[in-house]
Amino acid sequence: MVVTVLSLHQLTCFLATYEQGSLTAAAEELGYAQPSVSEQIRSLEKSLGVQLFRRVGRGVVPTTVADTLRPHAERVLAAVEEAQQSVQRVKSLETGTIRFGMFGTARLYAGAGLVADVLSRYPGVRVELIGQNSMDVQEDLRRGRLEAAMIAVPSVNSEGLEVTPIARDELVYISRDPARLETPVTAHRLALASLVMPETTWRADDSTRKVLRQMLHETGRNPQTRIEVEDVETAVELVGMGYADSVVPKGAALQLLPRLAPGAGWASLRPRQYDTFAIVHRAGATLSIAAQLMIELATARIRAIADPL
Amino acid sequence: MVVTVLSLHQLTCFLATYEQGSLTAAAEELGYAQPSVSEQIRSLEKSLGVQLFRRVGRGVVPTTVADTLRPHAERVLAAVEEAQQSVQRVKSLETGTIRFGMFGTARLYAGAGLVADVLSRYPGVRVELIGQNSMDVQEDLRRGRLEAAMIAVPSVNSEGLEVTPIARDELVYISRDPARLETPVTAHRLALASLVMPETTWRADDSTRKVLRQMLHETGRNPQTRIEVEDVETAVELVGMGYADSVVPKGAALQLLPRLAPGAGWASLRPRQYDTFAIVHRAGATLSIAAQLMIELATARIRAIADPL
DNA sequence: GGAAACCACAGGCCTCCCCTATGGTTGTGA
DNA sequence: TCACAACCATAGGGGAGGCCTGTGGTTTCC
Repeated sequence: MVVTVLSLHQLTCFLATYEQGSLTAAAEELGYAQPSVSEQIRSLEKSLGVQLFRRVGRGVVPTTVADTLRPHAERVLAAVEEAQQSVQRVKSLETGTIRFGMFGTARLYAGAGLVADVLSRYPGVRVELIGQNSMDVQEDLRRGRLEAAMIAVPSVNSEGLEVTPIARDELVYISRDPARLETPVTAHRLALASLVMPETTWRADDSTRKVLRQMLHETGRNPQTRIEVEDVETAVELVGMGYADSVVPKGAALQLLPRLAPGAGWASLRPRQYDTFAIVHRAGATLSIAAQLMIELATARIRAIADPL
Repeated sequence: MVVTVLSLHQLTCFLATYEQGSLTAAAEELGYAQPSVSEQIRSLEKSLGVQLFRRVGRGVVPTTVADTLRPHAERVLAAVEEAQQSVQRVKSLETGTIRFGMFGTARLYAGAGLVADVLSRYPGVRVELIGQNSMDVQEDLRRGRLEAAMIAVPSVNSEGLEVTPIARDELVYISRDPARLETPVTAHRLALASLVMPETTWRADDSTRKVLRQMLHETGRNPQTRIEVEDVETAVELVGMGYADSVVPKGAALQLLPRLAPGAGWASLRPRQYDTFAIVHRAGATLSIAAQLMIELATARIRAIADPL
């Protein structure tokens, strides 16, 4: 990398001197003493190896080299000013990118509204909602690629992360057969059911599955899935077509059943089970204004749908 | 003027860190110790009021603010680089402006050749030959608008200026009447002559006139002019038309007579009189390379025409 | 000729820069 | 699981540079 031999300070003094035609006037404009500006100009001349001003009795006169340097100096200072302003604009959320982590299901029924909330307040920003699954969101948080996220709690390995639960969402059994929905679904019935479950790739870490495994494990049974798919919409559609039943967060059920499985309904589990949503970020991190905003808005959105904690 | 809160050093460290993804690697690239870069980044973050990097266990990860800042930082450093290079190009005479003072008559028969000399060696430069008359060239020198000049000596008020005579040019009497050219022209004959003289505006300071006044003063006479014009060419043309005679530097006579006054000729004065050409610049000034070049070339040109000193 | 304006220089204080040394944390591999 | 390696933060010190006040020299103007 090229070594920088001049400083912004020197350029500032140079421009002020050029415009004022006097070191004293330049110093006054900049709020310095005259020898300070004099020294800056001298050091600039020395480092460039050229004379920039001819010292005449009254004031100083720029040389042709100074004429050449001037527009470049102005460009440099303008670029610096531009850089500072761009950062300040990002800081005040006039512009810039807001990145927030959110796992699949939550994004499903809060994502669009959340983005709308942000954009209605700060029309200039870019918004990125990152993450298909709780696990890779956690990974992004740990790696520093994400500052904060909303995540499903049972699957959180909280090591090094600060987790703040904000709401819980009941897990409900969905089916097209009304008979299976008349009473709450026990672990026994669940173990016998023919299930379609989403999040195949993350089956080991998916929080809903973890809850179910725990529930069945207490009765000595193993969970069964007849069909494995990736996204909740497909699972719900299959329920609507009668190929299997499923267990999904109640918020997802309420939103998706009318649209994708009009003939199906839902019932609670017995005992009731919950996914817990939490805000997660690196332990000890000081959150940016943007992250605080996203946390506030996402919390409000989720609490409007799920049960606040 | 807006106060600059950031430094080029900080931006350099920022960019290196951004690209390397590591403070240690950035320090190595820049040739600093790791804490130095760490401090620069921290101070930059503090002065901007934003976090630029998230410190994760291994390395650092840029925030979205850093993403925003990066292109601006690159632009600033590129502009600095550009500024430095432009100055160096001027310094090496690849480009830039060379300004040199030269009074009317000398420029008349050395100007074009001098410009050609410069451009053949340094095709990229701009050349400015400044000055109609010795007096305003001196004024420009004193005011610092000119670094150096070639000037006619008798009219030099050398106060504060350093004068180096390099050649002298005889003043000759020109006329269309061959009879007046048979013998050298004495002060007596000069006093009686009907003269056309150039440099009307500068009549009090024109060096040729000063020489003539001195010559006539010694014989108790005053110079007479029948016609006053501004430029030598007009004077010579009038001589060619027979309206008057004139006194001009021999170099000018040799160049202009064939073209503007084919029927006219010249004769020496008695005693012979001379304009002396000298290089002039501010006393104690250190001359730039460009000025040294111009002095060298102008001296060579003038000495080829006038008598070297 | 004197006053005013302006730049250069000197000396001192203080900040900032950069270093080395060291400790804490994270990630990795045996 | 434990030790090692990588990396960043902190502390303390030396040196350079920035900015100040005070002063002298030169030019300009009245």
